[in-house]
Amino acid sequence: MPQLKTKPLVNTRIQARNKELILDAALDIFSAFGFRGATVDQIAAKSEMSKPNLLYYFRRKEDIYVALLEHTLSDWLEPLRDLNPAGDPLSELSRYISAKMQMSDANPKASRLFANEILHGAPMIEKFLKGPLRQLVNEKAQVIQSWIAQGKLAPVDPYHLIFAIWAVTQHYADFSVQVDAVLGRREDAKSAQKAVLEILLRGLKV
Amino acid sequence: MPQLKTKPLVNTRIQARNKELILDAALDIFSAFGFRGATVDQIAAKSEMSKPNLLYYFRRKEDIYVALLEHTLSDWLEPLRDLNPAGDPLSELSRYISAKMQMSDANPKASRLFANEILHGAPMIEKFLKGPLRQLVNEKAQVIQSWIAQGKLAPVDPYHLIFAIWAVTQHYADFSVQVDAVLGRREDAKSAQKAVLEILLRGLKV
DNA sequence: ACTGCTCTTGACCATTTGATCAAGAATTAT
DNA sequence: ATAATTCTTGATCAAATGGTCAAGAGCAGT
Repeated sequence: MPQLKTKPLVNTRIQARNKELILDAALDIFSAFGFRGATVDQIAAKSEMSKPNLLYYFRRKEDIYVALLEHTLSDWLEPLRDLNPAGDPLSELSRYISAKMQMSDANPKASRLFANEILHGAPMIEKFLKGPLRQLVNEKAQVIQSWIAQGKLAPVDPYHLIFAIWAVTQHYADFSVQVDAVLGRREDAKSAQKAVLEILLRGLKV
Repeated sequence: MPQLKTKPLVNTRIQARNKELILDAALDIFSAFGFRGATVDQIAAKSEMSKPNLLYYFRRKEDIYVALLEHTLSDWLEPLRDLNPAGDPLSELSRYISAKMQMSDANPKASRLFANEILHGAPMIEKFLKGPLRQLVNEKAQVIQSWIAQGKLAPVDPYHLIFAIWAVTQHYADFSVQVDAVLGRREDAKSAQKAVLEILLRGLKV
């Protein structure tokens, strides 16, 4: 009896290569047009692959999208994880802000992918937000709170400080069109980083 | 000879009423799903109107979207316009930030509509960004610069200060799902405003 | 009451798009 | 070599969707 609708049972080289090709293309397309705005045909074209072949690797459009989000979620948390309770508060926050600014510069597409997902209610990553993200933020908010208690940092709400850092740093990726339009030129990542550090850190000194 | 494909020549009460009904519904739908994700049927249903009737008032989906954006763009600039060069810098900025926070709280849908448009390259409002918005920001950046020159404000880049204010204040509208998920509750607008004012203004004192 | 314009809608159309299928090509294991 | 499995694709489908049309209902001015 012939097997119908078989799924590959092993992970071959071809699979690894093609899945990556697809995810690369999908990041381009989904970040530019959003989930609904992107089409499977576009992703297939960008992957230089026929649509049925693409759907052989990811059976539904949504599967590509979810895989892409999962593929990037952990990277997203990493810089915040690195916030070291034993380090100097201003240095640690400076490092964190710089890391986020560099992520915005190096990978704006991933930032826009998330922004779009959250903007539309985060239907696919609700669990991530309420689970791992929330837990990590709670943890790091406590670190910040202890710095404040030790008199090493100005007394600000740690949660809103973290939100402010996210908001400002990701603004340069998500709203780069607006930033560039207002400035009348492509913004230079270096000077943006410098300005952001000044604006966010100046008020945190004791 | 009968007139075909007539467009109403006058603005009747019915037109005014129905156009507003449509725009109200469209804000709900477009802000939730984006331009591509929204469907004319959805907007028609929310307007309690048949699809052909809706398309009698706005001939294309895009026309609704553009009308909606234009309808809100001027409101968007107003708080920044109010920044008074003769006023006290910290009070003026405080008032501006508070106004933006209140807009985020009172009308998150409009904020998300813009965010989505800009996130996807601002195809419909490029002219607005490079024209009126840029001009106003230039003007107000000069105001801030003069405050700094007068020693009334800490020396920060005025453009990036404005970006930071936009980023942080709009974050509470655009990313409210994430904010609420991390905090484990609906964020209270009052306390968010207080925290944001502290974080953004503390570093601006001389 | 009549006339002309505005408003409304059920039925319909063409295109787009996510997804399937069957069949053949390429690769891998024995 | 050859059998089994994986990979690839042209053709096709059904549903969704933006938009049209013709015809009738409602309304305002005379």
